[in-house]
Amino acid sequence: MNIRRANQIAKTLEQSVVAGEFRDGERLDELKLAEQFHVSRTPIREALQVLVTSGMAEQIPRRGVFIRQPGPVELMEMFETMAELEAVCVRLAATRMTDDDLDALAQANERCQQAINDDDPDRYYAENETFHQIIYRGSANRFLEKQARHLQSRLKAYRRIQLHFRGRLKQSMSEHSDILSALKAGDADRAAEVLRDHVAIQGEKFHQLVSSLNR
Amino acid sequence: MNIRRANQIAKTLEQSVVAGEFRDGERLDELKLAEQFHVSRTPIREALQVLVTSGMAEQIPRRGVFIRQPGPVELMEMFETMAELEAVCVRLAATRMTDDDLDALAQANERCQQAINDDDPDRYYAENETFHQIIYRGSANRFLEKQARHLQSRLKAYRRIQLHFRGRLKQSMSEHSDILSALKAGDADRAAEVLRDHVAIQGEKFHQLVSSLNR
DNA sequence: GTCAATCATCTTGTATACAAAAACTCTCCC
DNA sequence: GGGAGAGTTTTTGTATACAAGATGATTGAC
Repeated sequence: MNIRRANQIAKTLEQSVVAGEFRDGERLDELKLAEQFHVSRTPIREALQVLVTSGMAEQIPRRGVFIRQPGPVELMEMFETMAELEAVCVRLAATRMTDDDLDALAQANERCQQAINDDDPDRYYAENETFHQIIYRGSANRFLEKQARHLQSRLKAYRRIQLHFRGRLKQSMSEHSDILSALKAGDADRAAEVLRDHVAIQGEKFHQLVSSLNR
Repeated sequence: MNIRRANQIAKTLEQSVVAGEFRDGERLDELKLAEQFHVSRTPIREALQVLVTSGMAEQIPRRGVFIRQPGPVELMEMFETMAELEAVCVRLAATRMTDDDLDALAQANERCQQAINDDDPDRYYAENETFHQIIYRGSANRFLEKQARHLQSRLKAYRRIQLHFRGRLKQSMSEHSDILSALKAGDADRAAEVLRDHVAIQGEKFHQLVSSLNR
């Protein structure tokens, strides 16, 4: 329990940031965090370096480390990048996935549908993540897969927002099925196109929400 | 000069890693580095965290931080990812670039050609980087641009290897011109295809080299 | 001679100490 | 009352100290 405390702290902090527990621009007080985690400032500072390097916080010399939550513009950019990354993954996956992979994908899709039937949004989101991760894995490119997973987790909190739009879930499921059938047919281009739009629409829904809130 | 020494150290170390000054698996000795940089272990350890987080090194608890140079497989994966990322950038750029951007791109291409004429490979590589960066920028997606630049710099050392192949430089230039003309014509698909192959071939050349060395 | 166990040494991880810069406060002046 | 400035308090950045795990060496048993 007392090995590499700093790493655990970094993970915990990352989760807190992703979960939106900090406001944009909020300063991370080393002393407070040290007290909170019952450690000295040293492991806290190492954890903060991790946050800064992974882009979740900004460091201003002699001033401190500040949380950097992406604004609407950056979020749109991140969603667009995610959409393109996923499109790349699925295009590669179309020619590289094994039959077992395809089965696993179909099963994940089934579980998504069941979660909707049971009206269990949390489970839906978990299974939805799995569905996409199977596609990343299907690209047979570990590096690409890692990048995709990283961005996926970074956008996790914002992806839930599409929940607020009536009918989106049903449409999302239908897109999943389209992707699956395109993959089964070996139609890389169609799979890529559907998946790209499937992800990009989340960014657009988010945009709609933000601009409706601003009005 | 004595503000945030740790950051400077991190940058220096990153450059050394990218430049291939460390072997794969080499342990980064905190004491030696501390002595080398004339600081205590504290800023060194913060710098090491940065290396670990950005994936250039691996940390094994209670053992130390070890350089992780990508092997042939991972390098191929990185080149493939880079190729796809660039293809995405140029496809977006095809509809988003301004005329000024296109001019800048044409100029960068000119400078590449001149560097070849002058038989100045270093300058060629610098200008080549600029050429690609203008395309990243042209995607009008700062987040994507950042990702692309990051991967570009990570692959920097390995990209030079294509130099060893006779005629590659000339072909590379011709591909640049193709991309440029496709962009001018607004042909996103062709630009994307040419650029993808343009980058992917570097990975393949690297692969050829490695397997020829293994024989 | 080989292997294992114990002991010494080295290295990491964390805590604490201290210097310097930034932020804050209080006073003084207008 | 408002603002400038000196002094105080915080807070960051680095150095040092110390505890505990990992490594290596020496010794002893077989």
